[in-house]
Amino acid sequence: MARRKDHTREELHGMALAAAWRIAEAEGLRGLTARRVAREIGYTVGTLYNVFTDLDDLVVQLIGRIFDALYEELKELPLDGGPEADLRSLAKGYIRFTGRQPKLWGLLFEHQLPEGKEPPEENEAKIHLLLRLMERALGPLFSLGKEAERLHVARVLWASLHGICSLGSAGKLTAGETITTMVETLVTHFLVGLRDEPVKQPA
Amino acid sequence: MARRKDHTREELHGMALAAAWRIAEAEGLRGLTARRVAREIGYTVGTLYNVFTDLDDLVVQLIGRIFDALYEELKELPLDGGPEADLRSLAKGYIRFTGRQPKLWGLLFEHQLPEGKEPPEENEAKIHLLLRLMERALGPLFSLGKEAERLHVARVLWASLHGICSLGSAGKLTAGETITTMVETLVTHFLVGLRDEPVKQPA
DNA sequence: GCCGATTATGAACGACGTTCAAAATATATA
DNA sequence: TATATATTTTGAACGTCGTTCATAATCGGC
Repeated sequence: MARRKDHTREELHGMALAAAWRIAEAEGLRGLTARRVAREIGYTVGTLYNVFTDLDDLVVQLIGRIFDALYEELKELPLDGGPEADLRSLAKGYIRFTGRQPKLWGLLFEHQLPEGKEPPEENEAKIHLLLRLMERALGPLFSLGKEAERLHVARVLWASLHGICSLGSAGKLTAGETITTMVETLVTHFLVGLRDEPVKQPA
Repeated sequence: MARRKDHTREELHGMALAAAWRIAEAEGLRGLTARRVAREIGYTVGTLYNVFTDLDDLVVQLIGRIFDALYEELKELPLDGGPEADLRSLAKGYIRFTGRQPKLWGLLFEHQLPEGKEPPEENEAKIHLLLRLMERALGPLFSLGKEAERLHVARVLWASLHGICSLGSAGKLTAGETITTMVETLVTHFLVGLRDEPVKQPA
C-alpha cells in the first residue's frame, strides 16, 4: 500500500504545486481541489496532506509562485526612460501578465484565508519586491531622505493599478473602455500632480 | 410535507436574501451555503431552489443588495464643496463602508461567476449609479461636451479607490499605512494632474 | 367534500476537505 | 541474510457541500 521514495518529499511538494498551477491556470480557484491535484500527480489525497497542512496552505504557496512569475516578468523591463516612461512600462507589463494569465492573477485576490489564518511572511516579502520595482521607477522624483514618501506613492500606484485591472478584467467597469487607456490616464495625471505638488501626507 | 402559503414566493425570496446578508456579514462567502440559508429561514434546501436557480444566483442578487446599500450611504453625502472636497467625501464614505462591512464589501469582488455565466444587467446598472456620483463630483472640471472624458476619469478614480481599499483591507499592502492616507494621496495628486493637464485619451 | 394544481419535502447523488488506522515499503540492527 | 523499527502511502470513513426530483402535503376552485 505504499511505494516509498518514488519521490522525495520535496519532489512531491514541487509536483503538487506544478499541478495546482496547471489546474488554476485553466479553471481558476473553482477547479482547484485537493483530490484533483492528488490525482494529477498520481497519488492519493492522504499523501497531499503529508506535504501540505491544508488546501489553504497549498493555495497560499501557489500564490507565492504566481507572485514570483509576475516579478520575473517585470524585473526584465528596463527602467531607464524616466519615471513616466518607466511606470508606463511596468504598468504595461502588469497588464500583459493579467491578460495572459487571468485565472492565475485572479487567484491572487480571489482567495481569502479564513478568520484565524494569516498569509505567510514569505508572500508579503514577494509583494514588497514588486513594490520595489515601482519605487525604482519613481526614484528620480524623490530627493534623498524621502524614501518613506516614495514608498507611499509606490503603494498608491500599485494598488490603483491593481484596482483598474481587477474591475476591468471582471468586466465590471469597462463598457468599451480599455484597461490600458485607464492606466495611461492614471499614470499621466498622477505623475503630473506629483510634479506640481509633492507629497504632503506622511507615509 | 408542505405548508403552502406560509409565505409567498416574494416573501421567501426576501427572507432568503436577508438571511444570506446576515450570514455573509458575519462569516463571508465561506459560510454562505444553500443549506445554511434554508435552515435560517426555516425551510429546506429544495425550497430555496424553487426561488433561486443556483447558489450563484442567490449570491449575485445579494451582491445587488450590497451595491444598493453602498449607494444609499454615498448618495446622502452633500456634493457641493468643489471637486476635490466632494471626491474626498465620497472616498471617505466608501472607506467607511468597507470598514463597517468588510465581509459584505469583500463579497463584491471575491465572488467570481464560472466561465459561462454573466452578471445580470441589473448589477451593472447599480455600478453605473455609483459611477454617476463620481461624475457629479467631478462635474465642474469638465466643460460641456466632455462627458465621455468625465466618465473615463470617474472610472479610473473609482477603480483606483477600489484597489487601495482592496489591498488595504486584505492587509496585503499597508504595513502601518492607513487606507485613508493612500486615498488622500490619490485624490490630491490625480486632481492636480487633471487641472494642469486635461485628459487626452479618448474615453 | 372532492380534485387538479401548486409547493415543500427529504432522500439521493457525486464531490468536497480532512482524518487516521492499517498496510506496505524502506532502513537499521544483528 | 533475517528481523525489527521507522517511514510513507493508502483507502475508507465522516460530515458537508450543490443540486435534482419523485413524492407527499397542502391550497384554490368546484
